[in-house]
Amino acid sequence: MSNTTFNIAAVERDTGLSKDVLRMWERRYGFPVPDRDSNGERCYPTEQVERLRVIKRLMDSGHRPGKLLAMPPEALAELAPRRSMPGPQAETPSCADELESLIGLIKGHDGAGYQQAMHHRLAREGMQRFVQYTVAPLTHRIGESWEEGSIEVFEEHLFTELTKRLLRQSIAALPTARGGARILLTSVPEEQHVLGLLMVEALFTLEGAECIPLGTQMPLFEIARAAEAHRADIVALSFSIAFPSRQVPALLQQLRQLLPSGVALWAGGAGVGRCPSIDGVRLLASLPEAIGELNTWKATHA
Amino acid sequence: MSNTTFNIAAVERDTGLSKDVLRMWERRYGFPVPDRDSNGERCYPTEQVERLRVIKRLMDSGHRPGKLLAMPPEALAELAPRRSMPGPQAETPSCADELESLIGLIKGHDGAGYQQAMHHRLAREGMQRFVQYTVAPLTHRIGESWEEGSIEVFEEHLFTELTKRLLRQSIAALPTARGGARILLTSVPEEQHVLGLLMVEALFTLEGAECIPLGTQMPLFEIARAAEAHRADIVALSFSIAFPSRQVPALLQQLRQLLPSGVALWAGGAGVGRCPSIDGVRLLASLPEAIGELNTWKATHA
DNA sequence: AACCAAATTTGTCCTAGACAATGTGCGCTT
DNA sequence: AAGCGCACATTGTCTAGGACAAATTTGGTT
Repeated sequence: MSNTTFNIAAVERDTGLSKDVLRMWERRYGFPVPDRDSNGERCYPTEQVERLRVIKRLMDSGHRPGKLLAMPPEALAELAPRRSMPGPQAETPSCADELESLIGLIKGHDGAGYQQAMHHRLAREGMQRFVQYTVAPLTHRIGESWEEGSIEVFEEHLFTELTKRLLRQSIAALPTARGGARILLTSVPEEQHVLGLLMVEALFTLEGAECIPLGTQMPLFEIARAAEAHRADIVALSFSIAFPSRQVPALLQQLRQLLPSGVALWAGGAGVGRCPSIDGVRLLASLPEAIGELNTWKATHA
Repeated sequence: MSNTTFNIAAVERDTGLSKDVLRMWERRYGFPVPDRDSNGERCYPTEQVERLRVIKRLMDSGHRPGKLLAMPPEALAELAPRRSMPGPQAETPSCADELESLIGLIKGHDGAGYQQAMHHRLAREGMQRFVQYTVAPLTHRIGESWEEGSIEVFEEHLFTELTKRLLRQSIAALPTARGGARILLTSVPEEQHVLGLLMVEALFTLEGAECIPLGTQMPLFEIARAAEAHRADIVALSFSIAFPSRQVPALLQQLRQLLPSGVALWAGGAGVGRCPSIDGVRLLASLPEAIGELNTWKATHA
């Protein structure tokens, strides 16, 4: 009993592997090979779904599918905790040990402790430094931990949820200026990471801009209509490192054409790192650069 | 120039219509019929994507695809604003006019005004009544407006974003009890609506429970692991009205089997309205019912 | 008017082939 | 030995059309 099986849609949902990929792997590599129901449709047993999840995770850490799918299940487990190299960490202005202790709170599932520690840091550093020297490096480290496989999905969710709260709360506490640049903040469909948007929103608001936060995943058409309705001066998009980078240029180009030419289009986040420059689109590789760009804008529109 | 076209993946992203559906419609109804690139792949021109968006929207309001796809584009426009019936609105304890004025602020793109008005109401009504008599009916009305077609996507996004902020902010201000029920709050993959979760989180926290908010879209396995790691007493899931209701029973059954039997599983939201009852799963149709269930739990575990 | 059965509508799944984009590795040149 | 380019291997996504079950509408009967 309790012999649950998953249909192909459920497996797609739970693993993030598309139906096409699941069928292709079955054809090419001989795994997964699900049972079939009376109607000939695939019924994946729990073990196979679990193994697929491990494989997906290792792929996200850079392993090739071909190798992973040829491996016996036991060998996968050994690969799992690809240990963290010391690596370059001098770039994070906040002491790395302090970041690690924050991450430790998350991994210890101590949400209350994490919130308290973050509030403390915010009070100590002030908003701008807090965002740049605590939240941004911390988010980066969480991403690394994810790649290393040293953090669970639900731990990452807890981190994201609590950090979102903190940032939104802090933004709400800021005085809202009128008359500054009107900046529409959002992301394209498929891009659901919101932390980057909240970070720039905090910094832009500090600089006296009027931010219009529309959350994530706006269809391109809607972004254009929203820009018009809100009389935005600037549309700022965020792309996380997880976003398929080859799609970025096409998306930006399309949106640029949908937007009135008087509206500036800025794109930032780790996802635009290796993106060719596009006419009429400002690519912002870092938070300081974003602040700089806003100041340039203010100077030209004074 | 500016002759943008969308490949099938981009159309799926922007319209929410699956690739399978797009191809099937082309075969069956003769629309959309995209151009083809040199590789034989579909290139949808902007007009067709726009028409598809209108169609999708009308479908969400209850129209049948077959009729819509047979219609000329002009006829679609006439259908668009299916006017709001007076209907049953006595159930909303807050005066309907007041709700409409809040919605008016959103439709007027006055984010600041909306936030101010909501803060005012929160202060006047207190948290519990605010959630039950303002936020819940307001969310419901926004959903209706969406169906009527009287609200834009980006307006709905603005509403959601600002309301999320307000709720999170208010929850953070509540005293966090220790020793109450430990309730893990999340939603399944594909379900990204978070307002319902925030509403119950507010109410549960008021009742002295310790909530663990994990955001939305947790794979079922991860929910089970998170429940264990956080030693949760209760896992509470939210299903919005937009969630495909036929999938709900299977999902709940699967999750029930993955969870330890000592952990209670509650599911709420408009999405569980017409769901058959499942062994070991409590279906909560309304916010008051959720509070009642929590009190029952407290009584049995005292 | 209410109810059940038949017919239609509609989405999702199936197989299997093709190709482009990306990554890998080899050999050549400097 | 290091850098560059080309060929090859890998991998995901697209294509086509067929099949079927679930949901909904239609029509007939009580």
